[in-house]
Amino acid sequence: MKKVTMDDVARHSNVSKSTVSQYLNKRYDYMGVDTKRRIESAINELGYRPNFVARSLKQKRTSTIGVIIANILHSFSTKIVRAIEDVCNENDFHVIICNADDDPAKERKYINMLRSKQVDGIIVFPTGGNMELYQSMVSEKFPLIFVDRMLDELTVDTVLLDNQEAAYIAVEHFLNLGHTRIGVITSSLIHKITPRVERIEGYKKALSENGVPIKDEYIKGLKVEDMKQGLREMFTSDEPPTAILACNDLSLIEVLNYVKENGLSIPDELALIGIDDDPFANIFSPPLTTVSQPVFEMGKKAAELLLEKIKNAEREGIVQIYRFPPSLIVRRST
Amino acid sequence: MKKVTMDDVARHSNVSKSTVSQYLNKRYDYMGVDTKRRIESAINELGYRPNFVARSLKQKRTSTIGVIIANILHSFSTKIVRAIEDVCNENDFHVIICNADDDPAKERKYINMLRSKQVDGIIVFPTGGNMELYQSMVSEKFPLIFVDRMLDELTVDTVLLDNQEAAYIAVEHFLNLGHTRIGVITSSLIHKITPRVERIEGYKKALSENGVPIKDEYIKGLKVEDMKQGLREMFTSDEPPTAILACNDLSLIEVLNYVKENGLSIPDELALIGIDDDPFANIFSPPLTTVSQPVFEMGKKAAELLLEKIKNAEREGIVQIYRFPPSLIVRRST
DNA sequence: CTGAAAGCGCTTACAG
DNA sequence: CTGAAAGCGCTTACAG
Repeated sequence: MKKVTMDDVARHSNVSKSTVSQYLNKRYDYMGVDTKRRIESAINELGYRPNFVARSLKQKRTSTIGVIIANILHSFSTKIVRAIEDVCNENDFHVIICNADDDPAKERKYINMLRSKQVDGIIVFPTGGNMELYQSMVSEKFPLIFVDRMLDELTVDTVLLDNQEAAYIAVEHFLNLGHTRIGVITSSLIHKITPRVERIEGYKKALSENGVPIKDEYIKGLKVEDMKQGLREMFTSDEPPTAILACNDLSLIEVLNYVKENGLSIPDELALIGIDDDPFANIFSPPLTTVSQPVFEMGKKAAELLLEKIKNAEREGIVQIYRFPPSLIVRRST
Repeated sequence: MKKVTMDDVARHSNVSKSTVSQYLNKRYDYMGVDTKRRIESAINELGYRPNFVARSLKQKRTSTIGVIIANILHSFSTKIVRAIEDVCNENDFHVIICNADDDPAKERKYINMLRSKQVDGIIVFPTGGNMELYQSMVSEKFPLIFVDRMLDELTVDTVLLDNQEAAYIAVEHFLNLGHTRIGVITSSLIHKITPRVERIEGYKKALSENGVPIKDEYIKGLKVEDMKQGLREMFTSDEPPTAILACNDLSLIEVLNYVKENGLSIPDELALIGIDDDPFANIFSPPLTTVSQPVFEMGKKAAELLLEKIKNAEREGIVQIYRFPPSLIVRRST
């Protein structure tokens, strides 16, 4: 099964490769009608399919982008990827997916491989562990967009949620309902992952603006395996919280497990809000009040920004942080 | 910012491009220690990164595969993708993701684009709507693997669940608990999507083998928007089912909604089993009995089969159907 | 309106 | 042990 190339098409239609190439690139300006027809039928007869690798080599672009996410098993990543893929498809771009699993070494390997493959740009949920590498891409003006996390020492266009606001509106809702003993739980804070840190900030801000004292016992930033214990501490204290904000899916599940195991009733004994509007929130009993992010819009924006950068590689854009507004979806857990 | 090429490295280290290439491909056999060192330091100094596009053109392989799934928002697809990506990463392959959304036109476009990009192989959840195209890939011996769905007119290696068994063990469990009025609901059957059809077959087989008559009123293959109505019909009949098997996530959610709206209690008034062990099944109240598939193993197998095929392009392998065993996870909804 | 030629950045027989 | 040369399949300025 010999591969058919442009040369075969040229021979078959008695023109030169140049002309075939013009045809393929729809530069018909000066092309004879007959030539056009001959090429067309040769292509069909031979079942010719252009080789994009050869074209890419010559044109120095691949119409392919890379996306490095934390983990595609997280519903947030999945939705972002889907939105990116849709935008890329409309623009005849392809997307290569990589799971860095929050591991800087894996992230570095992927970035290097993607660049070796000559992708035209990269969208990354940065681990934060490869500052020099990010920096070098910035200096080279390689098209790069960050999603979900901000690295403030770096000037990279970034798309993320207004995390502070997300926690703020949740806590405000609790306060309006009369709660003052409000707990918050999220994943480990030691790596200063943007959304976690900012959500805690928003939580504190809402409390202090409303004159409610901040108690450290109510604030838990823990690894998943320690959450159960953390919750126990919080709930067995003298003044257990009457409301709790779960800052992401993982901690929400831990809270729900704790609630079930200890037979607490929602919302009577404990009011609950989760950030990240997972599908199951709505079919849970009772349906859960959540703060949702406009995930598809965020993914779309990231893709559009990247494609824009790729088109205007040279243009000296102003680096921007794109904050998306969260929204409170009140259901029956508050 | 001029890109540094192999030529630059060669000049910088006073050797020819050939030698640099040998170095990069670790063919050190006859290479002088000093030469090696010079090349090495030139690469580091210049920050040289090989261009895989050029290499691919010459070598006629890209170390990239394409994966065409129905929709990455489905948790089954996501897990398969993740498993594939892991296997590929270990083998230094990249994966391009495409969502065909069960649309044969989209599928066709993607297959053609992927082949133009010279991917080394494709894994696809076939829509079933492009038989000639699949057939032509088979004839060309282009590495191809099907996942989740079987097209029996075609000889393509396929990885899928033993769907019949999945429904069978669920129904058997119901029967053992004394149920005889057992309903089943799944998505539309008109396109003869393998898992749907086979699960209904398994359902029927379990009933007839146990001497329970099959009633068409208990069998619903419907589009999502019609499911609510279908459930109403089933439950308002003279002899409403006391147990129901939801063949996929979508129908499970519809059943749960119906249950909630009509205040049915699970499992007392209705026993329920879902196929596809979605994470929420376990935190639902009550936790749901499900039939789970070994999704990661399936994705892993698909990737391994494809890579194997790519390595031994010429070997005339026997086409196989790989069936994976489901398992019943008994929780509290039965 | 169309073609000859150079070149994209590699790899790979082959020669020495 | 290393290099000169050809070639992978395209595109693109340029000539005519």
